[in-house]
Amino acid sequence: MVGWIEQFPELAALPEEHRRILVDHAATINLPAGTTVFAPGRLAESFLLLLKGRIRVQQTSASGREIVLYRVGGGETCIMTTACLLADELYSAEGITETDVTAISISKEAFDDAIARSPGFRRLVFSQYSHRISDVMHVVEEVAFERLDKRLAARLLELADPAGALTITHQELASELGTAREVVGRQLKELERRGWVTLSRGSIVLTDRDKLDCLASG
Amino acid sequence: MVGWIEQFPELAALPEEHRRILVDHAATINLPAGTTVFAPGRLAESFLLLLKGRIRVQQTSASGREIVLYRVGGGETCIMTTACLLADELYSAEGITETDVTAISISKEAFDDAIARSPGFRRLVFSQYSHRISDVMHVVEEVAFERLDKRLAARLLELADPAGALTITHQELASELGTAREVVGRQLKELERRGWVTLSRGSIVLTDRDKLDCLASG
DNA sequence: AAAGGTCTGTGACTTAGTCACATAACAACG
DNA sequence: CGTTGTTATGTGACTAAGTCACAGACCTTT
Repeated sequence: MVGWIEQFPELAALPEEHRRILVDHAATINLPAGTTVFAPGRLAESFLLLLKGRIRVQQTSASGREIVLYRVGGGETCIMTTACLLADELYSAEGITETDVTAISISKEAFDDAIARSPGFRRLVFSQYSHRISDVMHVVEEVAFERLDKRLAARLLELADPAGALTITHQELASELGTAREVVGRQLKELERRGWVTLSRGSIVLTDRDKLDCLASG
Repeated sequence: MVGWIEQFPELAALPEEHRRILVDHAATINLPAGTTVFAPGRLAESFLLLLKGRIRVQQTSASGREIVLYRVGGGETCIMTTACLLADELYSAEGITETDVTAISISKEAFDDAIARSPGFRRLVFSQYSHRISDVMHVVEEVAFERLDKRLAARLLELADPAGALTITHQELASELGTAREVVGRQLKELERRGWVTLSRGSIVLTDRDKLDCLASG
């Protein structure tokens, strides 16, 4: 647990004095996959620095449809908890661990102290905030203006492993994109018809990534 | 110009010492309606506190369609410039003054200093950040999950003056909602057919706000 | 009164989302 | 090994929304 700070280049570069504020008040926590990190109506109680694993931040509609807003990975901070922390606000989004997660938890007080004293830490936090707003704005752009086949192709490429395979259901893909399962099914059928993917129950293999890439960026 | 700080309850409540940091580095600026406050590719150079007027923050697609993300009004801060300021990041969104605007501009250095020294100022800034993320997430929710007639009704109520009138074109309404002019036109026709609005060139009068409200919140 | 701009209307068409099912693949059990 | 239940996927008919190519209508200016 010593040395976790090295995983955050911006933090590692801080002077010893400021690093100490963080290190002295840090607690390592482990969360199994599927844990709800934050949800509407729940107030956050600490600042989270992700060491390992991935958190998915998504929004759920009244009718039960979902859409993924962004993901937080290792070396990043979960700014939604930060936001709740600092503004005592509630959010409509929820955060769920997609994998087992190891994170550093820093108390509200130590966080506030670090913000006050360390310009470098401020930069880190604001930069992460900016990135997230940027991410969410990008989602708006996609949902409002992009065609579904393009968005689907992009998401498939994003989620596929190096071999081009992904283990995912149509429903899960629909939740990624904020659409309905049937729609994803039909789009996938069309991609299969063109020979760009191979479909089977619970998994998809990308067989022509160039073509998909072309669709995704065209 | 003395006493502008009174317009921001959170700032007015700060101890004299912290208020001085802001006041001593504040400059009043005036922007005519239609000014681009920030845009893709432009770096912000100062922190903005809006005294009077309104800024519209919107996103434009490659094909030229637009969608309004949120508005900044008097007593609020323009956090997009803040974000650019602190993270040296660029955004795809743009901010345009909808009315003549009077704002307080605070230099990057003074802003950073105030963040460092004043817990109250930190709270204000983070709270505004949180609100904006929340706003943008709400737009995602609307665009992805809500029906257009409902969104249109809500927007009409939002933009109408106390008498229920609004001066706006179909194209402008389409840009509010991120859709196409023809679509808005047809939706408005349907509302007119039901007797809930009266249409004329360049303006709309709401004739049954209860019904519209019912549609908007149903 | 003519000209030119802006705003609005329309029909035919494509794309996306909804609903109510049917079918298929898998897993677990006796 | 079949039976049963669960999860995943497929389908057709329908509604909602977006696109495209225009045609008018309204307003201002000269």
